[in-house]
Amino acid sequence: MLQQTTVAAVLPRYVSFLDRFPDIDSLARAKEESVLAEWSGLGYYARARHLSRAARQVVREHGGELPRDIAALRALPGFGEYTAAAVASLAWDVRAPAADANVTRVLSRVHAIPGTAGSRAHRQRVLVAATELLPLARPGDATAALMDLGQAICLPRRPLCPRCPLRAECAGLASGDPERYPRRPSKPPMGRATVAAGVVRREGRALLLRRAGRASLGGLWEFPSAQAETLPAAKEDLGLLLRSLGLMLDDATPPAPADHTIMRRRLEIAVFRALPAELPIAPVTGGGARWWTPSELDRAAVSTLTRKIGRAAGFLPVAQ
DNA sequence: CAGCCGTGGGG
DNA sequence: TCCCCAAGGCT
Repeated sequence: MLQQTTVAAVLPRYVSFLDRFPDIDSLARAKEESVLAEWSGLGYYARARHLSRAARQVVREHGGELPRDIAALRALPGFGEYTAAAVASLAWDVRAPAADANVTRVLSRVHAIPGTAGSRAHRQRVLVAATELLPLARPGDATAALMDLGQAICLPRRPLCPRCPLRAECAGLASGDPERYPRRPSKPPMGRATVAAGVVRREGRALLLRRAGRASLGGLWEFPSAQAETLPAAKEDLGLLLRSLGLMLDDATPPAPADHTIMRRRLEIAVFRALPAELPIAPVTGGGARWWTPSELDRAAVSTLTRKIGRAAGFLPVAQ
C-alpha cells in the first residue's frame, strides 16, 4: 500500500484491510475482486492484483510463510528491487539496502550525489551509500531511521537542516543548496480530457461494466463511459457504447458535471442519463456487466472516478 | 529507458 | 488554481 502512497492515506485503509484479510491464507483464498473492493479508492490498482497473486504464490511455494531471502521476495508479483529489500530489512532484519524516495533524497544530499534520481548511475551510488551505512546489528532500524529522516526532516523542499542529525557531515548542506539534490526528472505537462458517462437505472439499480484483466483499471467496475478530447466526441463514443448495450443516451436531461484528476490528465466529467432503447430492456448478461444497488456499489471494486460519477448522478450518496 | 498507472495533501 | 510529491513496479 505504501508504494507511492503516503502513510496518512494508507493508515486507515491498512487497518481495515488487515481486519478483512488478517493473514496470508485469507488473502490467498479471497477472490481478486474482493481484494480490489477492499482497495477501492487507494489507486494504483495493479498493486492489489499483485498482492492477491503474491499471497497465492506464498501459499503455493512457501507454505504460507513470507520468504526471508531477497531473491524469493523479489520473485513475488509487486515486489521490485526496493520492496524486496524493504521487507527483508524492516521485517526480517536482513542487511539489505532499501532506497525509497526518502532514503534516496537523504543520501543524495549527504553525499552530494550528482545526476538525476532514478538513473542507473544515481541509483547505484545511492545503494552503495546505503549499504555502507547499514550496521551489522539491527540494520532494519537503520533503514527505518533513514526513511523517517527523509519523511520528517530532509524534506523535498525547505528541508529542516538545523534539526538534522546528519547536518555536520552533509555535503549537500555544505554546498549551500541541499534542495538541488537529487535532480528530479522532468515531467510532461498536465493534459486535459473529457469523460462522458452514462448512468442507466432500473428498479433501484444501476448498470456497471467490468474491465478485463491486466488492462488499466483492470478488474474494476465502471459506468459505461467514453473518454475523448472534447465533450461532443466523448458523447458520440458513449452513444455508440450504449447502443451496443441496448441503451440510448437521454438528451432531454442536462448532464451532471464532475471533475477528476487521474495521473497527468485533468478530466471534465459529464454524466448523462441513459434509457433502454427498446422495451423490455435487453438483459445484460455475461461476467462483464452487472446491475448494482447503491449500497452494493458502495462496497464494490470501483475507482474514485466511478464513485464521483455515481454521486453526480444522484445514485450514490454525496458521502460523509 | 520511457511511459504508464490513482489519489490526496501541502505549498 | 496549479504543481509537487509520495515506503515503486511493470511492460
